[in-house]
Amino acid sequence: MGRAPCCSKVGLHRGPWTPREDTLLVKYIQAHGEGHWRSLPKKAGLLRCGKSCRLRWMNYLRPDIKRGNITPDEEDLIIRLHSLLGNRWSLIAGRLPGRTDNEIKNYWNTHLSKRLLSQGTDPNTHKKLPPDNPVVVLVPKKKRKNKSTKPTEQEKPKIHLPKPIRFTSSVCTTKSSSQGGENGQVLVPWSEYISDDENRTGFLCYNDDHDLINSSDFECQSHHDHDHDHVLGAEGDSNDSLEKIYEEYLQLLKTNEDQVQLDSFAESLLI
DNA sequence: AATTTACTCAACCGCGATCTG
DNA sequence: CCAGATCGCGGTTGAGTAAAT
Repeated sequence: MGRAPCCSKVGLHRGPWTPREDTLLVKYIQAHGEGHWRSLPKKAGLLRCGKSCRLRWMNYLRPDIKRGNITPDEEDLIIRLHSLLGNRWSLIAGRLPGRTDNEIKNYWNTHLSKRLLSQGTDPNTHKKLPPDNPVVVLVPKKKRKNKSTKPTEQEKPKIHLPKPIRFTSSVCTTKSSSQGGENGQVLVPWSEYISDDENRTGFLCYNDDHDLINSSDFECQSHHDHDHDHVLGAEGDSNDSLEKIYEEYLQLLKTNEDQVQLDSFAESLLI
């Protein structure tokens, strides 16, 4: 007996999102907030699966998404957090303000794992590979059929961790004083999408084709509405902050060695 | 210039966890 | 407690694009 699909897929749109769909989704969330993804598409007038809406919001439309290139400091932190946490992308993303788990996962698979391999380091274990026996582990492309038979499953018992807190950086300002983007880009104030109760001042940036574009020209700062934001400051001092995060984790791991204690380490991520 | 190959990343899929009645 | 609904995560795919031939 197979599990029923999350929604009827008859007549639903798939593939890349259009600007109109983005606008509908953002406006709906502006009015009603996140959540209730299953019923959201219908209420928002979208012919999309709820999962698709959630993914689009989480990975692309959220106001706190940082869309610039991953900095060397962020790369370094990703590598080090991966060595501690493994493929727990959402946990790793939770400590990189403005970055999504999908983005980090993609970046790892396309850049970082290859770089580690080229440096003679196993990207899975972060241990040095024997020089005379190089292992070629280039992102296996086989389909998952039966999870329980995965060899790594036995090596690494699954731990169910509390959800990480995402840093919000919803106070965004452009580097230029103008609201107009360059090269025909259009900056749409968040206030057109998001209610002002959070005092957002950022922009969505569209190009001539009404596609959202990378906003590497944006400076996004942590929003001071959470108790945890002291851990990370603005992006400007990201080097120190990222280093601080890693050191905190390292300290926790030094005092916690077995599995149960790893759980408390994970709990600490919620602080 | 045309074709092939390699790469990137947004989006999808399936599953386990959690929630709810 | 149970079963179904929903959520969230990690693995994977494939369309679009760049680089190589």
